[in-house]
Amino acid sequence: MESPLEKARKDPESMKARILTAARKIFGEYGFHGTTTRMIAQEVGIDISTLHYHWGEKKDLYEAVILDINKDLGQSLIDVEKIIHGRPLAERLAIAIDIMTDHLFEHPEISNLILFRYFGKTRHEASLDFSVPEFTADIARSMGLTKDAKKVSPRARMKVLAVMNAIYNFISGEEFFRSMTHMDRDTYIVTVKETLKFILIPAFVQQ
Amino acid sequence: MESPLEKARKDPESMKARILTAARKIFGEYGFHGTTTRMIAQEVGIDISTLHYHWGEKKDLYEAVILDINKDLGQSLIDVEKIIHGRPLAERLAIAIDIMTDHLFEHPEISNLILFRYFGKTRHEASLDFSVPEFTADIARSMGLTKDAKKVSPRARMKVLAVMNAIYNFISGEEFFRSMTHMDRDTYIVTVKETLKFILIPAFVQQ
DNA sequence: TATGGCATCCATCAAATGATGGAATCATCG
DNA sequence: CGATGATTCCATCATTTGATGGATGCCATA
Repeated sequence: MESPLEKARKDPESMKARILTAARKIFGEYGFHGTTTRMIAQEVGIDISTLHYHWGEKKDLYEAVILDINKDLGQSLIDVEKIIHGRPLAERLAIAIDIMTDHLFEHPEISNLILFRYFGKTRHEASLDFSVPEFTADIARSMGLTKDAKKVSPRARMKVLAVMNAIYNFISGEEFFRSMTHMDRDTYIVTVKETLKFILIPAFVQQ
Repeated sequence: MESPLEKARKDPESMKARILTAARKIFGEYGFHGTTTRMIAQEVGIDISTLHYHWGEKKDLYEAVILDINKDLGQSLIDVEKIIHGRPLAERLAIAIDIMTDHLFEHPEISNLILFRYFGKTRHEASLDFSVPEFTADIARSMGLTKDAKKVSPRARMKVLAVMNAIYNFISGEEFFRSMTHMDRDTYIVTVKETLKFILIPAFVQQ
């Protein structure tokens, strides 16, 4: 029994998958209310009714997008964890920052949509919750911020959130921050990593 | 020659000022596209046409709001600078975090609108620019991140942005992060300050 | 009290937008 | 080929939303 989302991911050429990809992009740029179904349809090059045929209401498509990026994010975190496993903390942090930053710069919709969800209300009630709570717990464990693997303290969660947010911000704010600092894209990415390490590592490596 | 915005600020009971206040709140919660002029009018308890009578187009009102929160923010930074002037860096940072956090928790629209502006596109071109570049330069100077007061390096600007964003995020994400960590409001505010100091101070105080 | 200007509201419009019914097209398989 | 079902598009609808014209009310001043 596979979900429609899984089906769409299997064949990226399928119409359903193409719509989902376009929706990720447009919703990521303009947010829920700033996006019209026509914008998404145009991005794919199809009629609006085709879009509704595959995904139903706008809200349903949006929620599919949210599920999709959550899956993405969770997978990235698992990948990172595999790589940094066993190394000393400062090194783990530096590597994690490098990998996550690169990945998110390639998929800025992820950062954007997460931040939209954190900060902006939608006029309808936001139904399904993020998997963020689980993610933060996993990261807290990976960073050695918690003794009991079961219970992660609010304090530890907040630290993890600060780390993740710092990364998201520089990805999603690229346009704004780049024009403010007059950097080209490559320089910006390098400087983001540098700045993140400068800010984040000392806090956790202090003894 | 005073601007309409200044006039509105002088008499907070004036209809123009009341509309501006409501607009700050609603735009701050729902963003530009998520807000309807009717929502703002209802918040004030007036007819939409009265709103248009005073502020013109929705976009114009939105830009007045942006100008307004920028002025607010600039003033707060000046206030903070006065208080922390002359103290050692670690102390300056701690105090600045306390004051700015308190202020922004009282006016969450400020954080929200700044973040919206960073991360979300609007379907029309964003005309007037933030005063953020000047702010970051001032803060960089205040933090001793730059030798030449004239030229602030991109690197220094990025560090300042990281600091400001860390604060904004915890303000604007309150609802989400609180429900994730099961904290009441007061505990949350205390923990935010604690976390911010934990993350931010070591980076700048390391020798 | 009469007058003139400002402020507010009611009714309404036009465009944008989410959504759908039904015709046309395409693919699959007997 | 022909039939069946899935897919796509065109035309259109209903609602939402930004915006405005004009009538009404309010208030200061002569």
